[in-house]
Amino acid sequence: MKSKTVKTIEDIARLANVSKATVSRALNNSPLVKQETKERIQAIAREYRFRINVPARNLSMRQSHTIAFVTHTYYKGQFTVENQIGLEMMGGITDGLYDLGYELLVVQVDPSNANWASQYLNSGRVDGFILMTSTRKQWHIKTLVEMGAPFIAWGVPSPKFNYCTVTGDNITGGRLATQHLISLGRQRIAFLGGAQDEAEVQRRFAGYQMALESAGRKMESELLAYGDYSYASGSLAMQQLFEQAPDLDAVFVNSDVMAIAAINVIQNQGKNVPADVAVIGYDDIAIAAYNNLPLTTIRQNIHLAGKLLAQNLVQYIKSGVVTNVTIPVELVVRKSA
Amino acid sequence: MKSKTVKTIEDIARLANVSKATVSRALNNSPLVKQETKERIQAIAREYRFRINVPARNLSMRQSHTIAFVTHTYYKGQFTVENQIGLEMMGGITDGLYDLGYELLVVQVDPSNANWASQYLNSGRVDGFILMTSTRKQWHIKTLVEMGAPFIAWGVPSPKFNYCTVTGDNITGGRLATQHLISLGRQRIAFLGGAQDEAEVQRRFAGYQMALESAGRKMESELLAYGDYSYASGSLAMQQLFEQAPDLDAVFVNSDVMAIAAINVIQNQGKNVPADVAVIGYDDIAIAAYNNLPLTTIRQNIHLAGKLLAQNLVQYIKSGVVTNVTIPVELVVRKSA
DNA sequence: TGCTATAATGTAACCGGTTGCAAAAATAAG
DNA sequence: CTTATTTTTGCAACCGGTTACATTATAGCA
Repeated sequence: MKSKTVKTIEDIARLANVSKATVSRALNNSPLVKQETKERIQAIAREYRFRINVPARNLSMRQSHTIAFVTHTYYKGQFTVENQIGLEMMGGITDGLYDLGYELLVVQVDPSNANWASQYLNSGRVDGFILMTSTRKQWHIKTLVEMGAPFIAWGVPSPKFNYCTVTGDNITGGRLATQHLISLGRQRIAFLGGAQDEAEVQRRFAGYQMALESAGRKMESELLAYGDYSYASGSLAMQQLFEQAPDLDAVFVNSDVMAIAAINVIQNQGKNVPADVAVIGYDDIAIAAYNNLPLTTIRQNIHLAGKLLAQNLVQYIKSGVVTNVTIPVELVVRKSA
Repeated sequence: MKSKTVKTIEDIARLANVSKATVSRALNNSPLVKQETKERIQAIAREYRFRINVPARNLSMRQSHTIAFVTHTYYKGQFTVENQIGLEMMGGITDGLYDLGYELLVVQVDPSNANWASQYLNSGRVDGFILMTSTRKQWHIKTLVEMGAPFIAWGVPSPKFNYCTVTGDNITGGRLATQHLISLGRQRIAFLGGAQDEAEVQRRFAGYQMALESAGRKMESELLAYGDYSYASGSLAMQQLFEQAPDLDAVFVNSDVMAIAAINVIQNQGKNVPADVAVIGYDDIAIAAYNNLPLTTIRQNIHLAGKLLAQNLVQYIKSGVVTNVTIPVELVVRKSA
């Protein structure tokens, strides 16, 4: 065990009989230093368990090597997709960042404060931002774009701005779900969407329509209803659907949370799921599998999504290349359809 | 709009006709500088939207003002308490830290790597750690204590070491749940615990026993079974309980996840919840309220817990005072009991 | 008015890295 | 064995703050 007085590269320099600069270069694997010296220095650093001082490096390089994960406050017991898959997404992001030598800072943003971005960016605290569904509002995007802040968002990009995104393949998701219901022999397949003005919802609807058409059917407007992803809105929309089309025999719901709500409404009408009405959800949150009636649903690879968010943001920071990537979805068949 | 050349305190110093040192002091509200000057400098800083350079301050003060939230990898669709309330807890922590001028870094730890703590601490990257249930293993605690790393853990403290903790009031939790079942007139109340060797579980059990005794009853060993908080283990333990005591009419389950599993087992036995068997869970995860059969459960104020974790860790870092705080629990009555 | 105590400000070193440029060492060419 | 090149290494400035200590301004008091 060596004495623990080795704290800085200067200490290492002394031990190796070289200059600070050479140590710095050696540890960063610079081609400027001779292979032999490099190895000797690295060995010493390892032996003495040297840890580079991160704030010093950050100051010197004028980079924080840190990314902000932007969230709003989460309230007690919120039952939302984001709350359910948030940690998993963060895991993916952390993984991706770690491989690139970056780290993740959690930032809680007050929606009414327009200055949060500059606060973190201009202080050299972070190099970029990651926005989730709840924070990638038009308004935030606009201010970030205008101030030239590097960021990436989860979700379909707004056509008004050019910025990095990672998105699920919503069209295929809608198509797979609908095709599955068709293959089950269902005749009156309803679409229970999220907010009608959202690009995600429109794409899932496009997939729904596409599947219907290739089966030689037509979309019927009484089979359409929309909610806002909340449990309550799911119940409401399902009731509305029953009023519009009492004879429906299947529903493609845009989120697992709303799907669970819909199932309750259906059962309360004295009908059976899936015998009378087949239900298919979206997201594959953890509870889907463990629900009283295990949910058939569309799954997105959240961990992968997180990793891609990390990689593409760092790439953007380094090279300025804007990427919009789409990740695949898959159908998970359980009991509800 | 002023020119945006104001990036450093030196720029401000020039504008205010004072020295760097005075600006630094003024911005930190030091009593060393005259009120008048202070206000003048602060006004200028505000006007030019000055943001202090955080890495520079961190380097200079040899403090990162950031705390690590230690997690393991979360796997796809994990249905665990931690996954369900993790984001909410983080929200509380972030809130608490923000008020104290600290920030939260997410750190994903490889359980097989013993050096993660030194990696983050000795690099000046973070000032302390927050451990959640899944990471506050005996082994981690030991290494952290031995290296003198500042940290705080969620959960009952191990008697072997002296360190900061925030814990739910497990005894009261067990007591409230059991009392409620007694008040419902239940005669044969089972206890479905988490891991038997966990302090949390033992305390909940103590509360269970206490309630039983003050109702003049005795604990019976055939009414006891243990799982590991997972859904699968909950099913198993419930089956075991039925074998041991087919006439049981209530179960106090140590987590909502296992409670949902238990309910499924009970219903599959052709029995009704709560008519035949009343079930009460623990944690009040979001899904509890939206479950097909809304769950009666014991709730802990997770946001508060997070805030306390933040506050007490920072207090420890600054003063070395070890605190072990207990937060209250409450009974939430819904449909399952 | 002169002297001292106190308040306010300034000077400069320091935190621990990175990097442009100069210098030295090693190698190649003549 | 020079001289010209190419590799390696060192020097020193710089990143943008904080703070111990020195210095100057202001006030208090005999």
